[in-house]
Amino acid sequence: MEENTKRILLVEDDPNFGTVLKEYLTIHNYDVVLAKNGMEGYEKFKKSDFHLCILDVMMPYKDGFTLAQEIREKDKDVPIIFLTAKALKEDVLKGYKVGADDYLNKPFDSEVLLLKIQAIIQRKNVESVADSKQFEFEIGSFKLNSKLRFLTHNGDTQIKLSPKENELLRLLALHINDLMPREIALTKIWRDDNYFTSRSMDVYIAKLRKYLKLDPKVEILNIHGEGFRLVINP
Amino acid sequence: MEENTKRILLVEDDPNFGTVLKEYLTIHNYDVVLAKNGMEGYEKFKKSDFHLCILDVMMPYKDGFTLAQEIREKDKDVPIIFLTAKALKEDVLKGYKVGADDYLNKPFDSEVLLLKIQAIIQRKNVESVADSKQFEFEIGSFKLNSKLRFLTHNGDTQIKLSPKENELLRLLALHINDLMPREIALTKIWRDDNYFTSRSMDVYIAKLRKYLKLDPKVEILNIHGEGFRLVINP
DNA sequence: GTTACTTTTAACGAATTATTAACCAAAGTG
DNA sequence: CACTTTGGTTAATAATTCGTTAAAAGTAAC
Repeated sequence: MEENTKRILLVEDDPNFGTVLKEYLTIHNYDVVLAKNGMEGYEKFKKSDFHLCILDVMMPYKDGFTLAQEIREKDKDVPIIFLTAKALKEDVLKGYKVGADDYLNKPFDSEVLLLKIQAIIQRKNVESVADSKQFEFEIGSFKLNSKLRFLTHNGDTQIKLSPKENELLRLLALHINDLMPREIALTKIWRDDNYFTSRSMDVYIAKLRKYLKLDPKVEILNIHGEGFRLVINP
Repeated sequence: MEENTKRILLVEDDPNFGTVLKEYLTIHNYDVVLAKNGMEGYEKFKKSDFHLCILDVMMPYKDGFTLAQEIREKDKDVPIIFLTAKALKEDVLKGYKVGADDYLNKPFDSEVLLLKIQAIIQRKNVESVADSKQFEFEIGSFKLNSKLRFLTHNGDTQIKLSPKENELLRLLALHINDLMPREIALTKIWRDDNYFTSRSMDVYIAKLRKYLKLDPKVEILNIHGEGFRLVINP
């Protein structure tokens, strides 16, 4: 899958409608994960990192609003679109209260959904450009340029970083001296939290440690069962 | 009037439909100028500066396509949306040929129009950031004239560039020392991002590297999976 | 038509990257 | 301590991306 493909979590209990909609969005170049109910939706949300959630409101066991609230607890920025059969005003209000970005009444014009998705993702994109503009980090006597993916030591040695090395070091640098939970690194970078991705991450930690050896003050510490800490010693 | 309000030229011969649509767009915070026919539309276009034109296709004396062509001569970038009652394929083709950005069949959902307006203006916004009219560049000991398509080294050797070589080098020069994402070069120059255009681009990178060998300080570096960087070493 | 030029496609090798296995060390647990 | 889980590290493998040259296909001028 391409790097820049936007990832959408679609939670819809009607299997026919769900798969059709998933296919439609896939054709239009989105990476769609389909969940058949609120439970499954939440599990899938926790294990990965999405740019947008499309939630059916009427679902058995756990309705869309409840799911939206749970999602909001984990991520207070991810855009949410609700799908609903009826156009009840109180529902719309309830939706906006849990932070809906938009609302669509079924049956809806698929083109409208597509345009709304575009608009929402674009909007978030513009916003995030402003705050995630930070791509230069000081790490002891190192400098990380995470846009051009290299690490310089004292201005002379230049170490090229692979995408994963780069993202991981950037994440550690963002939380410098603080704990970077394994779980978060995995969902953000690997988009899946399982045994293998976890071991893969350990391999990358080893690689980063090798690079960072040039400055003995800089260390990546492990916190058993929790995650890692990038620390700068005095 | 607000600073950031987008200006729309609306050309529509049906006075009822025209005023209703104008009001609708005005409510949604656009600054709308309404023209009742192609003649008037062209006059109003010349006299002001618009972010978007919405043209009815079927108009007496001067139809939307003819008007679009005249507008294109004056401004080759302004987005154009056509409104049409019939969905004739040849019309759509004709429209895209004169550079239509989108197409809407009457009667249409006003929300769709609004979303399309948003999307188009946003897109142009993003594109225009990088797209200056600059055509002369210093690249180490080279000079690129991208209007006349040649590259000179120290003023003596003159290398003629093919259109693609020229556009690619210009794009790299616009982002000098910075990343030029592959994806962007492909959509801007090749207008399509697929395996073959991507390989074609690699061929052109090789050609440019051969030209640029005359100055060892000038390099085109690859950032694996991301794109290229034109760098000038000290 | 021919010619000169431009662009795409093929082909093959090289480099880069991510994953997985393997084996051992360290930390936590009863 | 015996045992389980978690982490550290290296190396092998697989997959993708890139560099380069050359041939083929396409275009435009003559």
